[in-house]
Amino acid sequence: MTKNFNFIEKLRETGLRPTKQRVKICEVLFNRDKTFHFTINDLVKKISEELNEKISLATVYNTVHALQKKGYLKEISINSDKSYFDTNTTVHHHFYDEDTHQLIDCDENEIENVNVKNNITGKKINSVEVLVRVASDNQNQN
Amino acid sequence: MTKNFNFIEKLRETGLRPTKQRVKICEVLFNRDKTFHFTINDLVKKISEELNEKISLATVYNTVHALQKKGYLKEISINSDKSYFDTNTTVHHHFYDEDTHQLIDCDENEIENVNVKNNITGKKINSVEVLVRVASDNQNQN
DNA sequence: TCAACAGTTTAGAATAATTATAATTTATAA
DNA sequence: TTATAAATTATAATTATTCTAAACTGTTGA
Repeated sequence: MTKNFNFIEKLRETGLRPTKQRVKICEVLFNRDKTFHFTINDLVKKISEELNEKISLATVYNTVHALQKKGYLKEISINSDKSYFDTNTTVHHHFYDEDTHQLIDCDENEIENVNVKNNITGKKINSVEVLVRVASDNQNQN
Repeated sequence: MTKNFNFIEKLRETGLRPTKQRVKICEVLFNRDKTFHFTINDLVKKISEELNEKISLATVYNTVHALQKKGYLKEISINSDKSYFDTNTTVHHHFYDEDTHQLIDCDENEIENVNVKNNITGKKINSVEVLVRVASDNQNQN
C-alpha cells in the first residue's frame, strides 16, 4: 500500500519539488518497517528491483543528498570507500558487521549514555556516536 | 635525532623488509611527539616537505597499508571521500572538528567507558569507538 | 488553460582516490 | 656474490562521486 501523497507533501514542505524520481526514491527509502541502511549502489539496485525503473545515477546522488540536507537521511562513515546512508536520522549508535559489511542500528537501551567530560574549547558538540565493530569469532588471523 | 635503527628493527620484527622507502615513511610517521592523523595526501606532502624526497604514490599506499596490517597504523573513518590514518593504534575515541576537518584524539579520561549491553548473537566485539563531532558555535544554518 | 521560467533529470565527461599491472630494482639468504 | 623473492615505480585501470550542458518537467500567474 503505497502512500505517495505522504512523500509529495513531505517533499513539498521542505521545499523539494516532488518530481516523479524523487517520489519514487522516497517510496523505496521510506516505505519500510525497519531502518534502511544503504549505499548509493544498494539504492540504485533496489530501485531497479522494486520499481523496475531506471533512474539516472546522477539523479540518485542529487536526490539522496537533497534528502540528507533536508534531514530525511543521515550519512554514516564506516569505511572510506563508500558512503552509507541511514533512514534513521536521530543521533544513535551502530553495530558494524565486518564480515558482511552490514550496518545495524543499536537499540536505545543497548548502549548507556556516553559521557563526554571535556570538550574542545570554543566548540560545541554536534553529535556523539558509537560504532561497535563486530565479527564472527573465528576468522581473526592475519 | 633520527633513530632509523629503531624502525629497521621494528619493521624486521614484523616481517616487513626495511626498505629505504619504508624506513623513511616510518621516520615521518613515528618521529613525532604527538599522535599523527593523516590522509595519504598529507603524508605524501610531509614526505616531500620534511625529507625532500619523492616516494611513488603506489609505494606510499602499499607501505601505509602494510603498516596498518601489521598494527602500526589504524584507519579511521570520518567522511567517505578520504581515508584517515592514526599513529595511535590503541582503541580510543576522537573529536572531529567539522570546521577544520581536524581529527583530535580524546584523552582516556575524557570519555567514560562505553557500556555495550547487548551484542549481535554469534559475533564478537572488535572495538567500541566514539566519535564526537564538534563545530564552532555560530555557523549552523542551512 | 497555457506560456514561461526555474528547477530537475539525464547521459556522459571529468575528477579524485585508490588499486592493479608489469617492468625494473633491491634486500637478503645461501 | 648471486639468485630469488619481495618491493618500488610509472602508468594504466578502476571505482565512487561530481560536473556539465542539453532536454525536460513542475509550478506559477496571466
